[in-house]
Amino acid sequence: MTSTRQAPRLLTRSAGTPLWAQLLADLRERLVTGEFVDAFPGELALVQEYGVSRHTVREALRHLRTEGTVTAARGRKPRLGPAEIEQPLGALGSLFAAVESAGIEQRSVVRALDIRQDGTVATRMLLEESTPLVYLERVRLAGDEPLALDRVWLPADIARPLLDVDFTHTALYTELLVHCGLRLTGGREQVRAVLPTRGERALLHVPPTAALLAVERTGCLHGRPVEHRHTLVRGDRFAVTAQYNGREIALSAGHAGARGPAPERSRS
Amino acid sequence: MTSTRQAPRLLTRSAGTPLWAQLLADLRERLVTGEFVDAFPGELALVQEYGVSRHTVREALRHLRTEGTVTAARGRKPRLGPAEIEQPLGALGSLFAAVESAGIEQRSVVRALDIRQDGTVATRMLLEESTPLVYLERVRLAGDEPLALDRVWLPADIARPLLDVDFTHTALYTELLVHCGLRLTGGREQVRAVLPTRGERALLHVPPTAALLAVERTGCLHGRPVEHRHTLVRGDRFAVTAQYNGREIALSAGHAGARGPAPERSRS
DNA sequence: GACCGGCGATTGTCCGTACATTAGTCTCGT
DNA sequence: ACGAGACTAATGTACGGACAATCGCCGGTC
Repeated sequence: MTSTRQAPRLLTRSAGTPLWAQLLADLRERLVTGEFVDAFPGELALVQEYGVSRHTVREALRHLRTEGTVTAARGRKPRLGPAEIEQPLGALGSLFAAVESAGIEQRSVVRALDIRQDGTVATRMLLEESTPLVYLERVRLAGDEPLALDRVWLPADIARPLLDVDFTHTALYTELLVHCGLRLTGGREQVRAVLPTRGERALLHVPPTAALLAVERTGCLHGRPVEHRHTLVRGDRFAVTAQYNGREIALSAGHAGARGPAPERSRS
Repeated sequence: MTSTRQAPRLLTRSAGTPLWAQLLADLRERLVTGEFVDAFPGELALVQEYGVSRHTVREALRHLRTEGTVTAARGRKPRLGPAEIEQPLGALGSLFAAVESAGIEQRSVVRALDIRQDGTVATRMLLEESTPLVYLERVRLAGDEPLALDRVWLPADIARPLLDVDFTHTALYTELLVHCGLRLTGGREQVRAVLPTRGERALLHVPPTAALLAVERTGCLHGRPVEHRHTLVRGDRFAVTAQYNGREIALSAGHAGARGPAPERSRS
């Protein structure tokens, strides 16, 4: 008992479950305890601590690493959390990314940027009804055509710096990162079909016979909701697409068939 | 040159890329050639063929296995394709699954089941315009309420057995598996917002002020399109939801807010 | 012909070792 | 004080061996 701990932690060598699985389970337990919040042990440390070979340790760690629970790389100390924090896009983000990559200039008309209270929205973000919220309302233009009506609420205590930002040309997520140090880690999106109100029809320049896609999005930071968004997209020009191979799903968004809803619809 | 081939296939031992990556790339090439359609080599065979250790082979195979490209298990010979063929659900499948799991009885009214030609649909399935297609049109009911109008096209050469099936209570995928031995392995779904035509309004019992979700789906079997589906869902009662954590996306579908589109919409 | 057992093939698990590569740190010299 | 370089620590890559568990097949027996 010279240095660390060398009592082999509870690994039953002749149980039905493989050693690496027991090790993985034990690490999971210790993870939720918060034992590793500031330092995750390296492979060799685990080898000594559990008395198994590095191969076994790596087999267990492989799961945690592909999961994104811990991160490893040559030379670096192991850390918690995924290596590259990818901004979750969802249908909404990929829609604007698609417009961007098509070479179309994007612009926004800011219709409101202030602090409000909204019980309904606050409730959906699991906040007190009276919580002050930063409210941003924009009409997003692709080229000259209105593309979407975008409304965002964020808790004022973290998003207050955004009040001074000019949102006509920048994306919210960029500003959120720059001014508030926030980077969303997850979220939830719900897509519905709705009819525009008269005011929305005017804002989006849509004919009265058009349907809209209503995307309601809640962005989360480590599970805590920090953004609620309600976006109306011209459903006649854009669509949400999901592509899957039985194992993975990829969301994207882009032009809906430009030739109208669908040729075969006229038949019934 | 006694048995198999023992010329070490082109693995540059001092290239920048790891050995297992080269091996993986080479296997991928040989896979698309169709070389392994009826037999994928075992680990030891690859060890001999490429002249690397089993560890390296396993590292390369690990990717193909987690991908689902090949399947391995103790005792069994390695095979192509994923171990358990999961029926890809997408928004559509999960919608009906959600209704089912809510304990609501599902029923369908079959409006058409025959063989047709449709150039537009055939083109989208990458088939000849004149290809005969099995056509199935149903109104799907959840309880007593119409839920969706569902139109499916399948190539007649593989789907002809379906002409004798009674589709009022069974799911298409079940029958496709039972009668045709087909199980979809991937697909693509596109969701748009549309307005119903008068006929569709009557079929679905929707008020003239409602918008619909138009889901267009192409189901694939090993990359080849074998199903084209066009479904109109009452958008006032159901929505598509995507939940993601930056790494994985989960699609689901269910009731849209029953209290109307969204409370905050009335404000603008 | 049907059932049962043995046997080989194949992958899963586990151990050991060695060296390469990289990031961060620490020291040393200027 | 500051920069360059050496050093350490950590993972990545790659090799080797051994045994266990399982499936499928073949054959023998009843």
